[in-house]
Parts: sequence; C-alpha cells; structure tokens
Amino acid sequence: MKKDRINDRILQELRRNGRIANAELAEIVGLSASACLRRVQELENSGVIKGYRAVIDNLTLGLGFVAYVGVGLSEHSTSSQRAFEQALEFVPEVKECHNVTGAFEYLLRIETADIKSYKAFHADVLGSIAQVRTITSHIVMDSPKDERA
Amino acid sequence: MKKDRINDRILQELRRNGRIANAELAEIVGLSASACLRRVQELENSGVIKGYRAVIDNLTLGLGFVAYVGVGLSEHSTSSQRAFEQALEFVPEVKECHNVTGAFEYLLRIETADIKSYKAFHADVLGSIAQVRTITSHIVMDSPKDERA
DNA sequence: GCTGAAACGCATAACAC
DNA sequence: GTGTTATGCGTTTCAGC
Repeated sequence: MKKDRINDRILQELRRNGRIANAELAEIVGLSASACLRRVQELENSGVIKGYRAVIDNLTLGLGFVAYVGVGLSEHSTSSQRAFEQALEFVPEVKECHNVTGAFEYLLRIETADIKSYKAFHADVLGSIAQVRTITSHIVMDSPKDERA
Repeated sequence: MKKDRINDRILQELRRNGRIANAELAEIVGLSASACLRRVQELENSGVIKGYRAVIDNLTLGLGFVAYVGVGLSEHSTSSQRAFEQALEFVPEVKECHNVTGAFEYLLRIETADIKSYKAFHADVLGSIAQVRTITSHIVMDSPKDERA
C-alpha cells in the first residue's frame, strides 16, 4: 500500500465524513473522480478502510449511561483470560474490552440505559464471572472529546 | 422523533454499514426508496444520526500503540477542568477524553506510532499541562472486543 | 404517513495518455 | 499511475393516494 499525502488526505476526509460523495472527495484532494475512486477502492480492498459506520447518538436511543470499568482477574493464565473474554463476547452492554497493563487486567466500556441497569450488569454479569476479582467503575460524566464515536 | 421498529432497523443497519445504498436499505426495512430516504433524513436532521465515519485500520497507518491514561488534576474547579480539556482539544494523539468519577478525573485514549512517540507525548504534552497531578498509563495489549472502532 | 414515476446527478468502467 | 468520456444506476423530488 502506497502511503502518500493524497491517501492521507482521503483517509482524513473519510474519517470525518464517511458518506462524502466521491466527486466531492476528488475535488478536495485534487484528483479526478476516477483516480480518487480507484484509490479509495484500493484502500478498502487492502484493509486500511475496514468499513463505514453511522454515528448514532446514544442519548436518543436510551443509552445515556456510560462507564469505564477496570477488571482484575484472580488468575493471569491464558485460559483464565480467554474464559473472561468469552464471557463478555456477546454481552450487549460491553462495547469495548481491552487487555491492558497496570493495576488491573481489563478495561471495559459499558453502555446502559441508566444507573439501575448498570447495577444489574455489575451484579449479574461481572459478578457472576468466576475469574473476576476486582471491579473499579469510572462513570463517564462528560466526554469533551470523542473521535471514535 | 418517532421510535418504531422500522427506524430501529434503519439505525441498526446504518451502524453496521454506513455506506449502504438507500435502495438496498429500503428493501431491507421493507419500504420504498423515497420513504426510506425521508426517514433517514429525519434521523439525520433530528440528531439521532450524528454523522458517518470510515473505520480506518490503525495498524496499517503506523498507529499501533494504544493506551488508556487516567489523569488526576491538582484542582477540581471548573476553570481548571476547562483549561485541561482545552489543552487536549487539538492534540492528535488524544482520541478520547472522558470526565469520569473515581480515583482520577479524566480517562484518555491515546494512539501513537510506538512507545517512543508515546513517551514523547507523555512528557511533552501531559507533562507540560499545569493542572495535571497524576498520570496512570494502561497500555493496550489486545482488544478482544471493540465495537466502536 | 406511504408509493411510484420522472429528472437529475453520481458512481463506475473502458479508454487513451 | 493519471484524466476523459459514456452509460447505467441510485438518489431525490414531486404528484397522487
């Protein structure tokens, strides 16, 4: 994959507006429509562009409660980690699960309707996973910057 | 804003594929193209759909280093918080900034090329902000689940 | 609210440079 | 690699239900 300034501009623009018309994108980066389209397609086929998503406002969907949760496991073995990861795989409230360094093993992003449903998640989901030893909740009060939407 | 089953299907589909053709989307939800388009436009205008974004693979762009950083401030005043938030507003490495409850005030998501450039960010950016008192880095080793990417 | 048709604009591919 | 051109398809508007 070529990595020149034009492709950088294309990606920058598509990250900002994933639905921009190819014709408009071409004008911005200073190419003809066909040349621009070929670059975009190459970026898609090579996996640099993994897809496109609409950014939905969680508040209007009744998902106004967001928390980041640090989770410590009682064992640090591979099997223990895999069991923990699999337990969360299909839990809809868990939007992200990161295996991190530091005082705990996992950092989760949780989205629920309100604090009541978060409490239910906390007790029924996290509390029922055998590997979990510590849970530290950080409730999001505001997100002054969020470029991953 | 109306919240029926059809709009839910539309949002679900647009979250999965933000660049789906309106004609195809209409077929999926069982509407004519024009009716479907009007619903999508209403969702956009009412702010439920905040925008569209291309999902870029960071690894291929040389941004393989990701960390979550807890930041504690020396003062908890509004002006102190605002100064901190403004200091990060245009820092490209900072992809997210959340004001959270708990042992620290802010949780940041940082993306850099490698640990060397992270160290530079750590020292030159975070280290130079007067309000910052504590910094706790959690380097992401793996993300078994990431539905916001 | 919805459908269906008609006009318009854009995406796309073939071509030449 | 690039731009130009031509065609077909999707988007969008509007009348009618």
